[in-house]
Amino acid sequence: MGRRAADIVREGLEQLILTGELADGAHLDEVRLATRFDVSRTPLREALQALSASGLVELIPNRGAFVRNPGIQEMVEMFEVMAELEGMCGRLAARRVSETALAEIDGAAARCEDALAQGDSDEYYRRNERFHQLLYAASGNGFLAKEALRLQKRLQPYRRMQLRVRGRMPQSMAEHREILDAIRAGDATRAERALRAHVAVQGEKFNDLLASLGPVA
Amino acid sequence: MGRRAADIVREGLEQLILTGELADGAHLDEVRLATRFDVSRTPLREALQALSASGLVELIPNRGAFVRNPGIQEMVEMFEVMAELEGMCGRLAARRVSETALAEIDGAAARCEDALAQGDSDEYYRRNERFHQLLYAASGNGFLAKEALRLQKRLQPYRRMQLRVRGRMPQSMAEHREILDAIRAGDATRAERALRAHVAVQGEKFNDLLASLGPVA
DNA sequence: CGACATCAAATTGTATACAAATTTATTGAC
DNA sequence: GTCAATAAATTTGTATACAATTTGATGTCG
Repeated sequence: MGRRAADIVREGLEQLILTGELADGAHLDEVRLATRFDVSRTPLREALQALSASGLVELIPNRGAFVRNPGIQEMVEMFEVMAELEGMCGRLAARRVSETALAEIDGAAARCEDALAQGDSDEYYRRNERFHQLLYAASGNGFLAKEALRLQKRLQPYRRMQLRVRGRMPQSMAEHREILDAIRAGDATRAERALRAHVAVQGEKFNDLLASLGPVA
Repeated sequence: MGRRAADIVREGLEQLILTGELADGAHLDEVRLATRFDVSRTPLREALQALSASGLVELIPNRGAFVRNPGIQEMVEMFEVMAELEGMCGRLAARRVSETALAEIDGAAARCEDALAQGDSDEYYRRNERFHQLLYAASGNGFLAKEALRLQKRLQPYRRMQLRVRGRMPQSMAEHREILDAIRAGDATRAERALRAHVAVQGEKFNDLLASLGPVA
């Protein structure tokens, strides 16, 4: 995958930000971080620019890079947008999905069930992710698929927490079945509504989640 | 705005790609472009990374940058997504817009009318852009607003052509009034539908437009 | 003749050196 | 003591030099 120094640094910085070791608003000193990751400033700057594009860092000309860790407010906003995009994917997929793609999605859902049966939440998370990605592709809109994928990646760390909530995993699975049913039936409206709700619930319940976990890790 | 060499180069490359001087799929040689823009490879690479983030070039590790100019297919897909996002903005704005923001939007629409009355399509384009941006902000979802703005910028060159189509400008203005009415009335459904249609028509009519203009400039 | 290994040229990735800008410290006046 | 102006120091932006990877050619063997 990413054997370039810049990519390794990017992933490392991502971790440092998401774990809170680099607090929101913190100034990112290039030389300090470069020595920390044992690389020169060149790949480090490249990593900062990539993070700026993905929104985790704000880049101010001639002043440097600052951590921009979304608060609850922005996180809810992102889930709201994600719900809309995924709903759109469902709507389009219900109309356009091919027989073979539907079979693939069905298979992905089945693999989610397996993970659920085994109570393996990490594995469920990965297969759930795959399930959604297949839906993006099934929309038949390549640009939409890419945008949805981008947002999914961006929300990844927060989404992951969700499954730890009591009873969320079985509920998620039930929603998957409903989504799959709607698409198989070609019911665009139902598919859109089901997917939108499936995603939106994560944003809406986020406050509860945070309260039950204490301060963000 | 962008006094940094990297920004200047980015804008320059953007132009070269959109005008077709750098054809789709073309390999972008770093040293050649650097000498052309009379800068070193460092800011040039920075520009390439920025363009990669915005989607105009594809960056393949250890192989270089390649022009990725969207064909009609992808352009229609982008308009489809834009229509969804703007529709969402309208839906939310109808519910959440403040009195002062509504007044601002009203003012922007009025300035569009002025430009229309004077038949100044360039000015209309700019004021129309502003009108839409105010709608994004009025959604009350800052993340959505940023995403919509990003896509708007990305579609800018293609959108600009639209207004040259016969009769498009007055029709656009009429749609603005309908949108504004719906939001003022707090009718979320109508606002969403109006905005979605307003944007979607541009994507749908794109084939006609291209046919009437000949090959992409 | 074609497949494959090997080496040279070209191109990308990274490190370091230098220039420009910003921030901080210092000095002097009021 | 506060503020303004200025100079030193820190930090970002750019240029150049070097390393590593890829590409294409050449030659050898089957």
